Amino acid sequence: MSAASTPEPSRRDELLAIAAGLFAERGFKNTTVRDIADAAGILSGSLYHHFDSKESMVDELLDTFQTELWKQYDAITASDLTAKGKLTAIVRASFDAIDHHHSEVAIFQNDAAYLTTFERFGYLAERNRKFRTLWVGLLEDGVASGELRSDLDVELVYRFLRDTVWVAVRWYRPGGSLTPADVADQYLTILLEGINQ
Amino acid sequence: MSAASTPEPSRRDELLAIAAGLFAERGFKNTTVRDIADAAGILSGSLYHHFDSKESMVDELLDTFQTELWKQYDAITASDLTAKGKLTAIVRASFDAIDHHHSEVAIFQNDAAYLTTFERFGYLAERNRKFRTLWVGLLEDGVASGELRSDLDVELVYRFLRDTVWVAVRWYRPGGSLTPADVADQYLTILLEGINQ
DNA sequence: GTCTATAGAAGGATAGAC
DNA sequence: GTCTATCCTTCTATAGAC
Repeated sequence: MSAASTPEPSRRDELLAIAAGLFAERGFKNTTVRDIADAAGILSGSLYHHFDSKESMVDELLDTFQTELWKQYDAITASDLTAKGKLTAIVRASFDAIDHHHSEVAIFQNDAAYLTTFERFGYLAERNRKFRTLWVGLLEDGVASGELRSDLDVELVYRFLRDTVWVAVRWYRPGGSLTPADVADQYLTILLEGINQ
Repeated sequence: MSAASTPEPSRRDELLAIAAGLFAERGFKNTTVRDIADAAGILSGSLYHHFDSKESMVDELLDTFQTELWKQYDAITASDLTAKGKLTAIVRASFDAIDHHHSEVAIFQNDAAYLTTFERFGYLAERNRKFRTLWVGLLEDGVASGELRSDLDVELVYRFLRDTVWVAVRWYRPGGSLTPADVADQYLTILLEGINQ
């Protein structure tokens, strides 16, 4: 029986975490089932006792992560913050995700475009649409309320913001000197105020 | 004999362009030599009359592109613009590259991390270091001269800037309604002035 | 410059023993 | 839950004819 504070991860969870790290580091296609098995100290065939396929591993990783992330986004959306307040909160939540679910975010950043070409991963495209609707809506609300400047192309600002946040997974390392809050604050300062003196 | 205005591309160049498009679209690892041959209307074995290997194709693409890009960067560096002026010029040159060498930039964005693990592509890491030195130097000069604000982490601004520019290759489509100059101007406005009202 | 034919390696996945 | 053993597919690359 496992301690209440840190429930013992199942073997399945351990294997999934190992796969996540490798997928994030080398990419989905560049990681073989033999790589995963080696890292886990077992043989590749044994993986299939736990998972149907390599695809189902990455599927489970991305789906679980995205479901959790959207719980946070939905809570922020439903809050009574202003548009700018919500934008800020979502940026912070996203950097937290980069910190706490680094592998999943990296996989999403690097391999989503490829995975989306399979029907199985159709939910990724759907979530992207939802994400765009959320961001663009908040940006438009911010412009309408006078919080944000009105002379910029909202669609372009959206892409700028989205990419800027998620691409940070490429250099951010959990456990380093910068906390996700540090990074989020500096990014928000640049985004909101610019780097001009 | 070819017309002087548009020199006829060699068969080799045609094949390289086809490979570039596929690498950019699906990723290097997800593109097979059969895919390239199919797209060119020949059989995969025939590719090896023109190229040593699949790796040498992507190598030639990236090396040629980077050499050309750095000619522009070096010219900007050597100019008598202010630090901020140089930063602006480099951002514009980079968006031009996204426009004119879309495939190469996409390959670099998506596959460089993987390719760098081979000695053959060591020059990619070297160019990255050179790029960092250039950007960080300009940002520091801008702060020193009072053109740029001094309360931000220069290293972090550098990463922000670098990623923001290059990741645009994911959504920017050459020939669309936005010119590279349009995008560069809006990005520079956000970066320099922010989106606050 | 391309085709036929195929070698040789590496990959995902399975069946059944332990 | 893991191992042994192996199948089948896919992939890069080669040799020689046309």
